Amino acid sequence: MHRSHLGAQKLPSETALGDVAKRLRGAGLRPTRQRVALAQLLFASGERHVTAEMLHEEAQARKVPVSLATVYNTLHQFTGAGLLREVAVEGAKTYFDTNTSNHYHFFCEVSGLLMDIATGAIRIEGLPEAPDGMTISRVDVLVRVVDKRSR
Amino acid sequence: MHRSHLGAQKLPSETALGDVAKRLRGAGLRPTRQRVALAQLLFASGERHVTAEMLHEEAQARKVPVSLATVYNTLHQFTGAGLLREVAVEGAKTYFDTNTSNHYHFFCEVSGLLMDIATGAIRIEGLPEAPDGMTISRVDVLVRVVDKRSR
DNA sequence: ATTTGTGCAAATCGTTTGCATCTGA
DNA sequence: TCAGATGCAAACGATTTGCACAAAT
Repeated sequence: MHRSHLGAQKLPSETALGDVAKRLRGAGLRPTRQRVALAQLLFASGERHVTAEMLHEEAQARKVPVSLATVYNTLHQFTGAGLLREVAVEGAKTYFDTNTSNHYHFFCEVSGLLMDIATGAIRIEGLPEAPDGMTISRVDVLVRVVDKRSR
Repeated sequence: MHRSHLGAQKLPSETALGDVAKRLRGAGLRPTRQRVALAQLLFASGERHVTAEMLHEEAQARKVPVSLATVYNTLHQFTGAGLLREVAVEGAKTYFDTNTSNHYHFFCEVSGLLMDIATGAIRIEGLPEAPDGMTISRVDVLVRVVDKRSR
């Protein structure tokens, strides 16, 4: 009953610290304190959709000392390494998605909540050719939803 | 051959000034100088996709005195009145589309150019139900394209 | 005359950057 | 050791806002 040596922040479901470190190294990123801590927050539980600010606050709440600037840097580094995917929603805020596979989203315009749509649920027919000397790099589908009472 | 009374800015293809005024009034907006001028720039020729900055520069070039703040205000008022539609692309910039009907877009990640996709070209199959007490307000499809050489 | 719109400049918001300091291999 | 990371605060770009002035009905 005395597992104090495991550290207070460790949750049962979390990826072991060593695994995270390995994963970061594999991506060519040094497993520093803050990167490991952020990676744990991001990848510990299922799919997540976070903004830099959200992740920063979460880190603070867990007593992980990390600056907002570093959160931004880290999110972009993870994205570059293929661990995250950016989701363009609107306005200024940028969302990062831990699900890097091809999939689409629900976006609640009221709460700002972003949710994955089950992969394969949507199929797109009649996709036109890309103009002139261009190729399609990605197709984004955003299904905007609102409270039934609104609008 | 002397149609000087029509004013120097009038182009053959432009909507007559009076029509614009009527249209604005119909939308519950006072047809002020700058609103009429901006409306002419926006609706004179086919489909347009502009940012506030683009429209502001265009106005300046045509010697229409209007401040950037007013361009922002006007774009939002027009949007609220259903004359324009906002297109969420990414990053900071907000695009406004003169085509308010249901349709999708190509977006060139290199040039930042936005293009309409012919209405009806794309069909979406298997759209899932909106979560809990929500309704779908709109479905956005953005087909991102890049130069064939890139990536 | 009243109401509404406009311009300007300052304020805000999310994000990025420069640079001195720290840290991991 | 020493390249690479981090923190801080200042810089930034897009957008919004407060308020005195101007224009539309």
